[in-house]
Amino acid sequence: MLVPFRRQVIADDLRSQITTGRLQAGERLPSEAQLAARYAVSTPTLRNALALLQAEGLVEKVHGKGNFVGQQRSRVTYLGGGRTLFADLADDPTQRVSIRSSAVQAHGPLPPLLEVPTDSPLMEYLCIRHVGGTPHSLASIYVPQELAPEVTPTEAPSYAELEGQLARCRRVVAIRERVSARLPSPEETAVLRINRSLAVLAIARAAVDGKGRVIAGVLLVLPGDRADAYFITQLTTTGEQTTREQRRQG
Amino acid sequence: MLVPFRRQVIADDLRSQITTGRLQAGERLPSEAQLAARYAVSTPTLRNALALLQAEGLVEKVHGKGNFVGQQRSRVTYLGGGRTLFADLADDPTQRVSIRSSAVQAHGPLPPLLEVPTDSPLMEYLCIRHVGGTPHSLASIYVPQELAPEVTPTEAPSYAELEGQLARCRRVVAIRERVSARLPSPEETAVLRINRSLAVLAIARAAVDGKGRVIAGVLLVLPGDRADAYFITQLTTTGEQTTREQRRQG
DNA sequence: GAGTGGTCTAGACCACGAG
DNA sequence: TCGTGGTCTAGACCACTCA
Repeated sequence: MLVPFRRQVIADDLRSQITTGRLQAGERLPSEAQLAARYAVSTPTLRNALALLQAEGLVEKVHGKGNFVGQQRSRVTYLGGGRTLFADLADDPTQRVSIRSSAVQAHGPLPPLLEVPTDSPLMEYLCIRHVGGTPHSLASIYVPQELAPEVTPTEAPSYAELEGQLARCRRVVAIRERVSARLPSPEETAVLRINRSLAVLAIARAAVDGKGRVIAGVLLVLPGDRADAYFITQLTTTGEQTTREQRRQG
Repeated sequence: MLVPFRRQVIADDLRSQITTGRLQAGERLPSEAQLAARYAVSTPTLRNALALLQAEGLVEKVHGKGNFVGQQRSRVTYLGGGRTLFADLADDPTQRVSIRSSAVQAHGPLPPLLEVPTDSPLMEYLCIRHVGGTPHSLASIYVPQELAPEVTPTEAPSYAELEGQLARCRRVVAIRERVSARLPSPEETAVLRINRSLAVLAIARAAVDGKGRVIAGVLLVLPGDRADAYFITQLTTTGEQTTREQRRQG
């Protein structure tokens, strides 16, 4: 960074105004044209500066309305290795999970995740988590139809009912989770109403039963400005093999 | 996505050329000016298209040389919950880890991670993992000086020596890891030679001893196009409390 | 319809890499 | 020196929101 990029200078200035409280949470920023004039830069440069802040969750852009200081979103923590996807759901009455179910065929990342052949029949449950009325994160649950025929209702269940059905149909003895960082797909930007420059945490999660079969797979998408994942591992040594125990946070 | 953005159309076309093999791995793309002329768009629009592909790891930009088809970087898997940071280091002779040590004071995310007061003295070990001669990922190891006085050599140790010193000085019984997705800082883009639009996986890792003290903290930065994190959890139920065992991948 | 952000243009100038 | 990518300009046009 030999050159002090204008967008960085502008972003630093606006960031300090936000963190020091001179710009209150939820407050609307001046229009991009006004800000561009104030900093004596072109609109693309100012927009690049705002994109930096938006990627940090400090600024939220609303098409046709303006730029707003981020609502200091309470970060939601996804607890890894658990039996449930939304461990903290019951704590907050403003949260709800909408579900849309459909029959699909295994494609893309699903065959290796579920260890099923390509195009094998699956039930898909597209879960959208809402916090305070706005979309928060996505979870696509996939269940092989031959492994869980009882989890194929014609009516979409509530999320709690779906969790119960999944828990009953077979015993989960292991969870495998692959975590990666990427930018959202255009569909994810539309559904989650996030900017394409906001990194997301993508978690591919497989629940394994006692026979080593994957009985359910989940593709989680957590926007990086409002969620992270937490893993706790208890270590114990038993000879050559390393065994780990993990205890739920108190 | 009502409008088929030109950058998306261009990115889709180039992506298909890469995935179908018409553009070979490592091959140099035509210059941005040539590509802009071919697709009849302006240079910023073409660069936006390339940025999409770069964020997917399909294209690598080299200042002054050109754009190249991604070397199909073998994704490195960070194994969560382990005693070592680089579990797969010994497998690949082209990999090495450079270390630069210095004494610092706890700041930023370090006090809550290490559970120490702000400005308390720490030893910092800035580890840069190289694969095939190019930077791959970052790991900043922090050790409270009063908890590990023996880990303060004047000479920077090798990474293996550092691991050994950390393992000897106190017994680690638990690992806590917080995983988040974000865009890289300007410093990280410079050190890792990545584009600012490439999402990174940021892992804050704390190693806890038998008395609940954090004896070492690590801030990991893994570029999203070449690394992800993997967690395996074995589940066993013991009454009300949920206990999990985790076993190393075979 | 007025104001806003979203996308794109057709250049300019600078920094980097190789000959 | 030359070609390359990196940054930025000063607009244009469209889509969205709200009065």
